[in-house]
Amino acid sequence: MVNKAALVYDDLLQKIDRDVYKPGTYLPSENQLCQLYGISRETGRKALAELAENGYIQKIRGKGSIVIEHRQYEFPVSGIVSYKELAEKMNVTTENVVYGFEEHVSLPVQMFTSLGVEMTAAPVTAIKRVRVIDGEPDIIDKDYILTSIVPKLPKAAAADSLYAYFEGELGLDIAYATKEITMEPANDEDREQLQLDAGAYVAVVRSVTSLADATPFQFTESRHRADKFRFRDFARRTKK
Amino acid sequence: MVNKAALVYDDLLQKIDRDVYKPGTYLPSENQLCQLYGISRETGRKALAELAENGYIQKIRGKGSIVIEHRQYEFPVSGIVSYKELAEKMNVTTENVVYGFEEHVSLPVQMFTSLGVEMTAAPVTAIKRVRVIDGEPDIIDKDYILTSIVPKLPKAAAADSLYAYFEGELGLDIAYATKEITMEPANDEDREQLQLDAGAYVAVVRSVTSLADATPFQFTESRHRADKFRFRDFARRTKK
DNA sequence: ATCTTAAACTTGTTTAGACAAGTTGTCAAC
DNA sequence: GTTGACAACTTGTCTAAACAAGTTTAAGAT
Repeated sequence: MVNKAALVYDDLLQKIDRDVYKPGTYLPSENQLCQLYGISRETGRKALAELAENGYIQKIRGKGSIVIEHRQYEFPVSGIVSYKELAEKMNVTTENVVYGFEEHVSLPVQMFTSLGVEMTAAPVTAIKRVRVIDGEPDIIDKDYILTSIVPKLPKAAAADSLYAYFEGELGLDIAYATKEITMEPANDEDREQLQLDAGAYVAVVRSVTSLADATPFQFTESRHRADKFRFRDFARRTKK
Repeated sequence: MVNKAALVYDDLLQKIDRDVYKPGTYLPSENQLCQLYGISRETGRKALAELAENGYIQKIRGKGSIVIEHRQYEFPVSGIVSYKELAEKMNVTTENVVYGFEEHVSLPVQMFTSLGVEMTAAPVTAIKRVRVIDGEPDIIDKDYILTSIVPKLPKAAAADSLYAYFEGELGLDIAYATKEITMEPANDEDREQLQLDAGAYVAVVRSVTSLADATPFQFTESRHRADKFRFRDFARRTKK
């Protein structure tokens, strides 16, 4: 048996998504959850805390947990989600064109210094991809994956899903990422791959992804057509 | 005595900020924290979970809690932080020009429909401000505050800090916000207030802020100079 | 020297209970 | 009718204990 709190979380989330618990109404009280799922109160509270953290409910002391009007899927969403996972959630025809693949090149560290990367240039595998959505090229992804973590990256994994390969085949435990969003003028490569006019802008998302043992292993620069870029965020006010 | 977990969190965070616990090193173990602070293990774990959630540490089972190389302050940062709070953290001379103030106008709902707002046009107080940083106008903030929550908003509060007024004077309990970032062509008002050229782009952040009882009360459209815009995010990979 | 095993650490999960504190409705006193 | 006190709900905080599971080290057998 594994992780009751997570099971309760999944079940409640599913019921919220399916409108069993509608926005504006209250979830069962903590004591009711104990009986419903046969768990202790603290276990139920962990599930509720997770739901609150992710913006699905708002807890109100003395009253209960109210379901928040929640956002539909957006592209790209906050959090670490792979392109393939996103595409599956949405109803879009999507294509993935690998137009660059180089092994044993040097990580362009200066590109990620603003994200706190202070490592000497390390050997990486460099991948360039264009994401084509509904027949239109919208995103350029430039990935740099540390050779020390992934010595031999199959080209097929780049064409399919890097994350599925990292987690499924290699058993890597991806834990967290820091990302930075800026707006920059489109360069020649952007204009060519995304079919942009001169003077166009792109939204640039640079991110560093780390494993559960806190070692960074993947560096990504993602360049989006300005008119198609949309980023969603849910944040709680930290007290004091 | 109030909230031991939060006290421990604050103390650990302070020590991390001051490099008492340096990036790459381990915090005291959970059992050691029990002795250090005279708390139970679960209480200490809550403090650690919060630190992990906010990207300060990474917990590794069997080993301990390692301090993550963490980001310096950025502008604007993720989360809900008021402009004034941000400005105080950074060493910038900042100015706040109120150039629009209207009471009892109608909330432009269509502007926030993509954030899940489905209320009929409600009476609001509308404020327009320009944020001047180091002598340069960088951001336009358009705020719409529900009259039903804040019946009479002093113009002085707009010139100083809305959040300080909401929380300090009115005792409102601000809980969470959803925000959306897009890139849009600058309009006439942008060009005038931010002194932009024709063809320029702006980064637009639209947000809906809600109170602890889950009622939305503040709607903001924030328009940033493209070249000065920067957004930081820390995200954890959700399992399964 | 090498391998195996076990002990002693670490974090992860769950329980049962206690008390504090906010909300709501009821009922009695006025 | 209005008010106030109380009971019965709700969530918030904290504790002590137990067991599972991953990591490291050291002792012991080979």
